[in-house]
Amino acid sequence: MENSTEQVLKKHGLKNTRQRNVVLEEFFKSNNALSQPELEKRLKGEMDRVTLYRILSSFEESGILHSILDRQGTMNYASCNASCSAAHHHDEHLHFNCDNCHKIFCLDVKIPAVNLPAGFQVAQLSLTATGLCDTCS
Amino acid sequence: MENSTEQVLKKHGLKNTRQRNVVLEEFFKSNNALSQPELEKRLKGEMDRVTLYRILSSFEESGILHSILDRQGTMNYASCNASCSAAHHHDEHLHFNCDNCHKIFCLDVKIPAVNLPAGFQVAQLSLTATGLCDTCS
DNA sequence: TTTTATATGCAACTTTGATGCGTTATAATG
DNA sequence: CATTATAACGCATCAAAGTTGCATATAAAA
Repeated sequence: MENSTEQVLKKHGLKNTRQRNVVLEEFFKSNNALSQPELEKRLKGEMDRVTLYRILSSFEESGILHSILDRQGTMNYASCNASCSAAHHHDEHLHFNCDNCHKIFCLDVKIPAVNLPAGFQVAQLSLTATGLCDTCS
Repeated sequence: MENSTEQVLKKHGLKNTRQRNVVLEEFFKSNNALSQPELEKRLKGEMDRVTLYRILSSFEESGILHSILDRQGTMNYASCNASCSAAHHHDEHLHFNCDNCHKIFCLDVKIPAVNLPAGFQVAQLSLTATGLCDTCS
């Protein structure tokens, strides 16, 4: 009998390894984005540091996770919604950085359209807010 | 007779040093944001790497520059407009990252207001676009 | 069960950034 | 103009984040 992390890997055509399942578990357990340093801390002993980096980028490429850079410049990862694919990430929602607990939340807020000066062609828009999250405020 | 970089330093209460004038020159010559690595390359030989870091943060603190993190996670700096101060940066405009030349432009586009879920208090909003700039498109 | 391709672990390296400390230079004062 | 206190600078050192090459281990297919 297969558990859900194995199903996700299979669905995205990724080999079913112990390390990948362990990483995926962490995202299933969490309701907010996880930073690379936080993941590294949690998974110390479970796998090599390099393996974690490689798993995170392969998950991003195959549309399991999307990456978010917080304002300190550290990489964070969050689960993609069902419509994400390798070709295109649908992460055009607002990313909220809490100034207190430093967690990052993907909020279901559409990014409004903007008018750019002539000659500028927009490929992607990203909107980030800082402040206090619902538990910290 | 004083040149303009010296005037800027004086206005912001910073000591008038050769190194600070050299850094400020670079921003006067450029019409887009400059990344830390780019600055380091241009000023190699002019000053120590650490000095550049310290100058950039002191310029940011005193409201001469504001910092922008690009999507690769590298720090970029751009001139502030006149209303910036140590206490508060008025950099609530759109930052445009060109996918081709990788330059960053501060565009005069106001960030539209958004409705957040209950409990989330916004302190700052930042809007970033990627795509092709006016010279690359 | 064997084979083959992929994933992992390890070592080494690069880049970005920070810190402590002795030395130099600015700018205020006599 | 000379003196001096303070702030800035340069150098050495260190840490964190991320990358690369290669040998070994392990899924999954034959």
